[in-house]
Amino acid sequence: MEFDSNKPIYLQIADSICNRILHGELKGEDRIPSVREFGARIGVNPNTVARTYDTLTDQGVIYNKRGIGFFVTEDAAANIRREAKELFLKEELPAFAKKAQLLGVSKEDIIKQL
Amino acid sequence: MEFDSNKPIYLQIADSICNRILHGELKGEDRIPSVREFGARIGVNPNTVARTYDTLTDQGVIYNKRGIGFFVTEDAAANIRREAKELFLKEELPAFAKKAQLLGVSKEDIIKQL
Amino acid sequence: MEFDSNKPIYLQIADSICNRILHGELKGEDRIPSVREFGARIGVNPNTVARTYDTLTDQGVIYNKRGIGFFVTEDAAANIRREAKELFLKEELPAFAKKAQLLGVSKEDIIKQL
Amino acid sequence: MEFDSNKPIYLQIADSICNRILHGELKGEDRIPSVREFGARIGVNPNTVARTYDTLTDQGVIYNKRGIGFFVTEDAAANIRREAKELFLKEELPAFAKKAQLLGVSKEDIIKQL
DNA sequence: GTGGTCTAGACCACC
DNA sequence: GTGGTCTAGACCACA
Repeated sequence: MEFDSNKPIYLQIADSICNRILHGELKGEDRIPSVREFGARIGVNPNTVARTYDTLTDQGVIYNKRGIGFFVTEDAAANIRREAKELFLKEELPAFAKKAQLLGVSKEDIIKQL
Repeated sequence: MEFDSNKPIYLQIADSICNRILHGELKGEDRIPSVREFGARIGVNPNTVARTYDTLTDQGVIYNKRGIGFFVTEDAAANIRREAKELFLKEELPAFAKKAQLLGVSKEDIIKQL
Repeated sequence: MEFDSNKPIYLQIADSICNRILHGELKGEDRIPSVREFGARIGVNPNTVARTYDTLTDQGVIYNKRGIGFFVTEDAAANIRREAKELFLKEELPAFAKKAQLLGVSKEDIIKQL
Repeated sequence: MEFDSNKPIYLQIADSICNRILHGELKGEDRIPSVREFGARIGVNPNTVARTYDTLTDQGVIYNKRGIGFFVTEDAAANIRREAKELFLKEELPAFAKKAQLLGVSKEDIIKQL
């Protein structure tokens, strides 16, 4: 696994897991590797993987069976999309609006293409 | 000079030159280095730099004096902004619109933020 | 295919393609040969053909379907004529005017023949 | 000496002589080589050179001293320019006018640049 | 298979 | 010296 320098590694790991879910490589109730195993495999500290799993758990993408491991939730894909939508509304849309204004693109031009 | 892997080198060089123009480090009629000198300095093949200069010439950012070298045009900054706007309208806006639809973001939510 | 020495090969190839379009031998959405096939057929380097295709793409005469090949645009003929007119106004007209002045041909003599 | 295929060799030789006169390499009363010598030097049949000299004599660019050779006339440069002007009016101007009309360039656009 | 990019090195015309 | 063009061959992403 390779990492960009401009985004925390734990989020990049989360992205790759989400992508595998969206692509159907991981389905509901599939088990994902332990933090130690996953960390060793991709060469990062287990704590980093733990933070990834923590984040994904908060987003309802995976859940923990105590003493067993982490599993993909049944509605993981839906939750990922919901999360992406939030991000889109909070981050991308304002950035997009700012850039449009900076370049002098009118509202009308944008609305036309929606 | 460092290069990302996700964008052609010749365009990254073009970007860096455009940025120096937008920041006022390069002004109209300033000479920019020869393809050979620039290539040697940043460690890329002269042909790659030539491609950069060719692209910027097409965009009206620089022009060539035969046998002398390349020079920044008087209206370079304006042409850079015009080019950026075109790119935005042709590439980013459609991608944005597509993503918005995919995530189920309504037109109204977008229009509100413009 | 034969080449004059006074014009770059890649532009001569472009001209021949444009002519075939203007003569109706190539129509909108027709596929043109791959850079490798065309290069082999006419005996030039594929890179040279690629430059031709790049130029024609900039002029809106052909477009690329990724992984498939290049195709003639619907409005190729119109774009070719527009391009020819631009060239005429920017290059040939000034050269003509300069030569007329150099030879002492009066405006009136020219206007008479227009 | 090299020759294009699209123009008679004897005229190409004439052009080269005229150019040398216009550039001052040959002046009034300078002797030019005999048809045999010139033909041998540039690798063409003496008859071809003779035709060149015949043509240039008609145009008042050179003249013959019987038994001596050919010499540049005093007003050679002026005669070359007069000849060029005639050619311009008879050939280039009509071709130019035709092309302008073909491309839909208006008279006004042309007159502006004269 | 397709084109896109990059390198290395060559030759040319122009200044 | 300058850029412009062309070749040969390489590697890549995408389909």
